[in-house]
Amino acid sequence: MKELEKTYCAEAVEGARYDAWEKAGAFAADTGSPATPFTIMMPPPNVTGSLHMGHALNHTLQDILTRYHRMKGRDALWQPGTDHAGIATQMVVERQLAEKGVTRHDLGRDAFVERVWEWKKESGGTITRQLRRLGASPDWEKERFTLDAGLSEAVTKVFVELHKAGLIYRDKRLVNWDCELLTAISDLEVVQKETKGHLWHFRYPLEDGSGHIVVATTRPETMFGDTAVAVHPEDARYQHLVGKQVRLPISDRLIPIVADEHSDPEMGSGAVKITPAHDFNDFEVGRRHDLPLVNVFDAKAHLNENAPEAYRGLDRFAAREKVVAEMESLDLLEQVEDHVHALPYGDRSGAVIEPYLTDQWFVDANTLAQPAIEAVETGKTRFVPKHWENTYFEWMRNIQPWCISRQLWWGHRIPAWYGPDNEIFVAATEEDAQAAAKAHYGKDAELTRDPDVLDTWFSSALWPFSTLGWPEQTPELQRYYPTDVLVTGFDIIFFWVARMMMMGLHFMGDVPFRTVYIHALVRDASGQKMSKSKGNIIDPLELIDRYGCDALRFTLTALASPGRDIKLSEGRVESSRNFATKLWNAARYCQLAKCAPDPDFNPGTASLTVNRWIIGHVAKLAGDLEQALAAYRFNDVASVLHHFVRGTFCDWYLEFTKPILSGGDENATQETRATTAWVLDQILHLLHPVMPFLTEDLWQKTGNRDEMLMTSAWPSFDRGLIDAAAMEEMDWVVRLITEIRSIRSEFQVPQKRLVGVSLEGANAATAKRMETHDAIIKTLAKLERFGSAGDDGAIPFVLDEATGRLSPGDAIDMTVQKARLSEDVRKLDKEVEKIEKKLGNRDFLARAPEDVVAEQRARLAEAEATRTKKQGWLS
RNA sequence: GGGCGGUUAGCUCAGCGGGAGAGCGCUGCGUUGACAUCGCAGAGGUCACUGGUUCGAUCCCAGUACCGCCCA
Repeated sequence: MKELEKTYCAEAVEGARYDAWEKAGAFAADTGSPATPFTIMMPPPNVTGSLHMGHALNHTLQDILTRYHRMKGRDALWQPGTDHAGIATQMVVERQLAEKGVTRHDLGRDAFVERVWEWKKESGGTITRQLRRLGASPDWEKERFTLDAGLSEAVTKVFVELHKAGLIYRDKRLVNWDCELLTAISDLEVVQKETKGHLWHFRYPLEDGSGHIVVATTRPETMFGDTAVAVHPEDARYQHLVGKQVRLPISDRLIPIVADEHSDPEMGSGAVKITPAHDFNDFEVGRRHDLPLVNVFDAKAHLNENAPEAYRGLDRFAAREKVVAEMESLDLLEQVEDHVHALPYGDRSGAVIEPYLTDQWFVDANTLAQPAIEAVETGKTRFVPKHWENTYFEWMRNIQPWCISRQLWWGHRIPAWYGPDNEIFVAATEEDAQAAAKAHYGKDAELTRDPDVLDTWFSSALWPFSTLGWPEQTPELQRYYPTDVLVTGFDIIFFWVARMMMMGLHFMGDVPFRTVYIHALVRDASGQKMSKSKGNIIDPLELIDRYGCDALRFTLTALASPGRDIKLSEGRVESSRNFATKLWNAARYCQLAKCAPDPDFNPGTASLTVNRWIIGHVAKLAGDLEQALAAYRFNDVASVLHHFVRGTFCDWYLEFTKPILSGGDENATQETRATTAWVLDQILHLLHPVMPFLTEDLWQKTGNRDEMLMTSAWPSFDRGLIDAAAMEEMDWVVRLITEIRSIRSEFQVPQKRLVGVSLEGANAATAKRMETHDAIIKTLAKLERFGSAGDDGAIPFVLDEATGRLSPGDAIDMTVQKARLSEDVRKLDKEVEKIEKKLGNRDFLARAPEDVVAEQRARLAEAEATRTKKQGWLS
């Protein structure tokens, strides 16, 4: 066995280890396996995207779960893949074209789509390569893409079937229209932003010449589409006007004054113009009062033929200025107020979104939502942390029709054809559509396919079953659906989780996943959301380059506590790297100390207390770890591992055993070597899901292994290995050593100087411990003498029933001595007082559980005894 | 306006009915063998505020303040 280098070099290890795993097929699920499956669907990243910190967190957590369950013997399938990200990807390619002064329309649809495929070919591997650098272990052989043939077939089938069931329909409604991208988008793709604007108060003259009514508006340019003025039915100021007509300025049309609760008497003048074709609320008002819809914009939000001649072709913002100017010149502008209001922006383009009246395809989300709501209510799917269920319910119970058509070219083309009279034929193929048309018209008809594509989330919604082969009844589909857990961020509960629930229940008859684990957002060190514009992006790959993949993974795991966002700082990653180095050096020490794995070693038969102690701690660690994993408490996962490795193993056990290994007792040495190597092996197993590279590397380098750590079995431990007596005994040793070290430090005894310590008044058990651990205590506390003979001039201390005395081999600083003891006595006084008060309370004695009372009595007795001793030394 | 989350050591955060914890930072001491990417010791906290429940509240409940997010 080659000697380990001085530090762990992540860079030299990661690539090779990953390749070895992948080459060995270690990531692959086994459909024929008798083992119970464990399935996770990877949330498909954008195919042309690149890894950001959110991905790093998300995939680290999934990988931990996958590696853990794989080692536990489950047939683990982590299903990877990417999505085509319609708008985002199309925008990237259009931007590339724009640099050459070309538009997609210059190219034409087929050539453009070809270009996007080329771009996908070029950049499509980026993110999956980056996921490999993160150590992710999905079954890459099964990688899918939302535009793959099989998945596209699933999309078509779902569309056709939902249409047949009346759950997808074509409708003319107001949609959110992105006038830069020239496509409809869904409610979810709109972000509301507080924006400074104005409230213009216009006078609309009454038709009968009896005056005017003042309407307040933030959008003067839509006035050409006004078809009413609304006032609140109970607004006394306006009741006499309801039913009258006003003459719409500039357009010179007559429109009615209607009473509608939508009008807010507090807002502006209390009267509001109604433009049903350009505002969602007005649309509803228009419906209630049977008002006409007058659309005054074209697709680019330029004024159309419904506007007066002078305005046609003007951009909406230019038109606004012109309207205001004209109203002013007509002396119809009453006042202008500054006004802050929420404006809708497209999340991709950043353009102000226009409510726009168009024909689009919609999913009847309300109907599909009902079983999806029920599934969470009844616990068929549970959210972790649970409070996210509220978010889910809230949205699902108020769900709106889902607009799924997009005026894009990159995506799944809608399987709908139109006859010459605009009759719609929805079918899986053109042939089927033709056949349907023939049946309808009684003869062949010329059909035109709908030019639009589907929302990317429509195909993502099918991901949990389309990736497994649906609509084919594949073995994978039968075996891995429903999946065990979905790991994702709260920002896509609506976009994705909810929609998978709807589609999964509808088409598979069961929920797509049993558990949804929602993790936090990764922010920068000061809590700011990372964004390109702020320039505060931390690149996970840079951190991996600098500190190693495992350090990043460990950091993210340690910070992933439920219900709180993650503020990531580089210092935290550095300290994780240090932790990796620490373990590396511990392993290096084990190697130098000839602690090689012994296949015959049985932890149950270890005889030395110190070995039984560490073995018990390993068993306890494994239990705590599994509990944390089962509860998705990733921060606890990191914390129990860290505490054991650094605290228990490195700081204590490896130090305890040094005197044994250098002592002459052959049996003790042999058992201790075997125990040490065994503990290290257990650490490597237990830590592997979080730090796969380091642990695999150490595994390979510290023994002659016949299998990879990654595919080896997760250890299980008999609870009987936890030896309470050994725990208590070693705890005593730890407390003794700590006390002595503390005194040495306070009295500034030089570290090299060996001192003497005696323990008087020790009971039989303590005396035995003193004897058993004599060498350990002498070494770790740097003692030359350790016994029961007292020394009156020495520094006293208390350890349980015994009195210790430390002879520093030098004059004792009585100032320190006095300060130390009186501080202790002061603290003990407070302690005694507190407990006495508690025990003096009759209600406490009557109502508190017996063991609590007993514990308080014991604490009081001990505090009093210690205080008496220290008080005595003071005087 | 409605909902959710947060407020604990200088910083970042655990804990969540009976003795306040970790990491980083800070202070002191310490390098000839696993590790200075380190060790040992230490300082540092009316657990936001006000009430309530309870024998007992950092923890449960209600309200207040401030911060953050989501939905109107």
